[in-house]
Order: sequence, then C-alpha cells, then structure tokens
Amino acid sequence: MDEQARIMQALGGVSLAGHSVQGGMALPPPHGHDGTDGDGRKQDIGDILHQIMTITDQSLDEAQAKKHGLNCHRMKPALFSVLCEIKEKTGLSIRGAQEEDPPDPQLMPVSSAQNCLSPQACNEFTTHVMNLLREQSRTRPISPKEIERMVSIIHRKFSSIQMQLKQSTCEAVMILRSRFLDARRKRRNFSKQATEILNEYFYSHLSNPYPSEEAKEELAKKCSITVSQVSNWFGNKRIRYKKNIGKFQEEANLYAAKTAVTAAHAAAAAVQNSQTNSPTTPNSGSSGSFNLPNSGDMFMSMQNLNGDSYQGAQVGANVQSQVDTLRHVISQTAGYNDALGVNPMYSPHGLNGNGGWHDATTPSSVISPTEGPGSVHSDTSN
DNA sequence: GCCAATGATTCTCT
DNA sequence: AGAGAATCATTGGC
Repeated sequence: MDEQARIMQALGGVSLAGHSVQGGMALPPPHGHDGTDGDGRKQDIGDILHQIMTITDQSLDEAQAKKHGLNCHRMKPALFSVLCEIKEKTGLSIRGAQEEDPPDPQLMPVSSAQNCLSPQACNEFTTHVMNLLREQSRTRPISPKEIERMVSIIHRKFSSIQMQLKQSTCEAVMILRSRFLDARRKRRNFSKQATEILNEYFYSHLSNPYPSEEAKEELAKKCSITVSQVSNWFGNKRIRYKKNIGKFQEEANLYAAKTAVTAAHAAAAAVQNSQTNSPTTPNSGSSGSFNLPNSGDMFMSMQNLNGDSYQGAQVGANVQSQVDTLRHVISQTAGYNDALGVNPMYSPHGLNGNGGWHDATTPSSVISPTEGPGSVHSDTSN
C-alpha cells in the first residue's frame, strides 16, 4: 500500500489507489524517513487530526500556536495534498452541474462580450480573492487549481452581471425610444403661415404638384418643417384634392386670387422695368412652357414663393396674358361656378383619365413655365 | 363628446 | 425610391 492510500485509510477508508496527484502536488518523501516507517506516520497524522479536532477548544493564543505547529509539521504538505484531492473529487460532483452549464445565450449573445467584460473592478476583485485564497491555503486545502477555478467563476459572474446590466440598459433605451416615437406621433398642426406657403405652391403648380427635392428643401426651410413633412403634406394634399376637388375649389380660388394679385404687381413692375431698361427684342418665352392656359401654374410664372419677380423681357412679353388671367380669376372668385360646381380655372388639368397627374407633360421640377428650358431659376429659390 | 381636419404611418405598386 | 391609397392618431372647433 502506498503512502496516499495509507493516509486515506487513516482519514476514513477513502481509497485513492492508482490515482496520482498532479501538478507538482506529489507527496514528498517524509522528512527523515525512507518510506518504510508506516506506524510512525500514522501516529503523525493522528496527531494532526487530533489538533484539528481540538483547536476550537483552545484559547486564541493556543490556537495560533497550534496553527503554527500545523504549518510547520513535516506531514503537512502530504495531508494538504490529499485533502485538496478529496475536495477536488467531492466538489466536482456538486459543482459539475452548476458551473459547467453553457452560458446563457441571451447573456452571452456575442463573442465580443468577453472583451468588454474585464473592467478594472473585476481585476481588482480577482486579485483580492486570489491573495485571500493563497493566504488561506496555508491552513485550508486550497489547491492552485481551485484558485484558478475561483478566478474563472468570478470572471463569469462579472460577465453575467455586466451582460444583465447591458440588457437592462438596452431595454431602457428601447422604452425611451418608443416613447420618443409616440411623442413624434403626437402631431402638431403646421403654422398658418406654413400651410399658406404649401398651399400657394400646390395651387400654383396644380398641373403638376410634385415639387423637386430642391423645392421641397426650400419649402421645408420656409415653413420650418422637415423635407419629409413637406413630402407628407404634398402626398396628403394630392390625394385629398383628387378625392374631393369640389371641396377644394374655394381654397383654390383663394390662393389663385392671392397669387394673381402679387403676379399683377410684379408684372406691372416688370413692364416699367422693361420699358426703361430693356428695349431689345423680347424672348419668345413660349419655348419650354407647359402650355396650360388655365392652369394655376400661370400665376407662379411671374413670381417665386417669396414674391420676387423675375425680371427681363421674357416677363414683359407675358404681362398682357397675366393681366388677362388676373381679370379672369377675379371674375371667378367673385362667385362664378359652372354647372358642376367646379371652377374651370382650377379644374385639375394635370389629372389624367384615371385621376392621376402623371400624364401631365410638365416636369416635376419647379422651373417656372415662363422660364426657358435652360433657366436656372426655381420657383422656390430666393 | 362628436366630428371634421390633418399630419403621420404603413402597405402596395410601378 | 417615390407615389397612391388606406388608415391611424391627434387636434381643434362646435
């Protein structure tokens, strides 16, 4: 029977026959013995065990002395090794089920999680525990392997706590986000001025109420809303206008008259301007126009959204038609309605047979109908 | 409180 | 991607 087996017998008959202690924990040869003095060792072990059993009955000083005696005992390393082994054996069956569990996939969703789970606090705590265990290993059967395992347990715990923290933070962010989205849904009506600007644009481009991106940006800036809101507004407006043209007649007339008045002012100013400054042959102005005589686009031809007049001979050439249009509009707004109750001035010329605008030959850009094809002006430019 | 108006969202289509 | 259409959700007048 080898040394370990004998010790185990002394400890209660636990057999470790055939099991070698690993990791440099092999039993050293007893001091001063050649391995043949079995009875003497038994006696030593008995002494140690007796000291352990009676230590609680001693005074503190005596206990310290005994502790020192234990530490210095020649059989201490051997006993320590065996106790560690027993602990290892019995502990595995208990821990096995708990510690070797695969990590919760929800807690460990990404491999990178490990990288961000080693904060300074974890390291400090680990070092502290390691020192403690090393200190205690003088009197308790704590093997380096166990210390290692403890460290990994601590790391795992830190990891799971951090992941839980992350999860709860994510949840909180999601809640805040949904609240923000809800708040966004709590809409505010646009200001009167903004609605006016949008309506002016819509009715002055009734033949093709599809503002370009630049025009949308311009409108958004002027109305202090976002480009998406402009898009939404035009989307809604087109649909609702198409669905109930009659209902929008009054509004259309209103904006037509408004635009026409400002257009007339601009035209008059342009006439004066052209008479004094531009005696040369006027541009034909017809090239590239949308040729929609009754379209609301007529009114924006003289003016952009800010009411700035376009200057030059081209404008002067159209003055008479603008004045005629103005007269027409005023007569319309004075109460004229056709048999259908629809003002012919604002019948949806751009609408095709299917009620769509897309058959209109006008481009979706906001270039004024009176401007030439190469013009850089936009109706919404300042 | 009802209801029309209206801004936003979602789905479908081209 | 952008438009049309339907729908949702809120606002504001009565």
